[in-house]
Amino acid sequence: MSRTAGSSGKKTLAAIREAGLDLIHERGFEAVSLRQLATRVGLQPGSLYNHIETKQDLLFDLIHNHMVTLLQSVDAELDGIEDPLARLKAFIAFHLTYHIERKREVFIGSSELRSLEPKNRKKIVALRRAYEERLCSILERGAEKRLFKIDDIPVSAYAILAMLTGICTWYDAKGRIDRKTLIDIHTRLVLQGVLK
Amino acid sequence: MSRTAGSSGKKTLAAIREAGLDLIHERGFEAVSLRQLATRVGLQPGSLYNHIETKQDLLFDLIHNHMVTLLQSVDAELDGIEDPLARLKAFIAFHLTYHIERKREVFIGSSELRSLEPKNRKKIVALRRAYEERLCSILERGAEKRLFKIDDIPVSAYAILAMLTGICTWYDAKGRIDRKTLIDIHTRLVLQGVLK
DNA sequence: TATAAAAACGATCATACGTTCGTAGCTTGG
DNA sequence: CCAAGCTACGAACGTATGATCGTTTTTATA
Repeated sequence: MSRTAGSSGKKTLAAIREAGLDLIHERGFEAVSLRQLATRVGLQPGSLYNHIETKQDLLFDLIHNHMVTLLQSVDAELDGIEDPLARLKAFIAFHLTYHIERKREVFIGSSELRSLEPKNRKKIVALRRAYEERLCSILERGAEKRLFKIDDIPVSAYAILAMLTGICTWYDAKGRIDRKTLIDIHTRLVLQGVLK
Repeated sequence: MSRTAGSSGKKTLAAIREAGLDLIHERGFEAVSLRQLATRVGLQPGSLYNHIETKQDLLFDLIHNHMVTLLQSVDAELDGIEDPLARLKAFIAFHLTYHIERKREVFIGSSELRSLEPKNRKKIVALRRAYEERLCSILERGAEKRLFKIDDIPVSAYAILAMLTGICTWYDAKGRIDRKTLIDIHTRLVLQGVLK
């Protein structure tokens, strides 16, 4: 055999990425073999190497792509909002919505950090820190303007992020609660914990 | 060679468990080989099978043991406390303390659920649900007595648990913040979000 | 103290892994 | 419309894996 009719590099790579997200989310990076991945995509194992450097590179690519998009999106979302309270509300709504829509990426991006080689991991951790910094600075501005009363900004930021991200481990888009209600509940929980 | 002088089943199994917690926490279940585990314990790979059934059984044993202890401990801690607010405070302090002291178990117990065979996973999920139920019932009693004002009890319970457990992903016992301060901050965050 | 059970070794099994390679045929830019 | 290069195949590589086995020595029981 040889090259398959209708095959295209872009489409195949996209399919590999998509299948990779699914499989790693389901079974974990180490548990996924390139043979499983190839089968899911409809390729022979060796053919994957026309599109990825190594298995490790695929993982980094998936996580890195997620983090960069996350940062760009949050900045776009908060752009132009000045009032700290409004910014906090916007952040909460954005974070919940974005993370609910990307459960796979979020899960992989946190639980598979340890599968990254140190050099790759450092890059991702830096991006994550940048994201956390977005929330910290909102809390800081709010505290300066005496809108918020916060004991410890970094700790509170971590706690809030943990709460909001925790959603992704159990939220079912087809479940009892619709998205807007979810956002309302969490907004209230956070604001009450933070407002003066 | 043959049986080593001074060897005892109980001690060896305990060492296997301990090394297993360490290794799985560091690298993930799938990434840990029985050869690594044996080396860490000071055994030949085959000798592990004098103490465990399979690799899968070891994982289940570790997680199951953690969950059972968790449930027993929370019940012992809350025993005798009647007032819902006091119970909630006690729950928060217990959860934080217990989870900070067992970062390995907590991490494994949540992120390696997917490595459990379905039958084993179901047992663990049932235990986890029982634990969540402890918090739900506290919130419920508090809402009944008009002490708490809560939009949605299960969602709030999940959010609170996510926030409190999130601690374990970053808390450093030797860090800037001592344990009591951490408990105070989180107690305040939760209570403000929940109190009427 | 005799004897059964426990716990270790070291060799080995079949299988699965990530990756490489030569080759063949499809796709695409000039 | 042809040539260059892309994309896939299928076989293969060396290595690592979880698990089993027979054997031997130590421990514990009665």
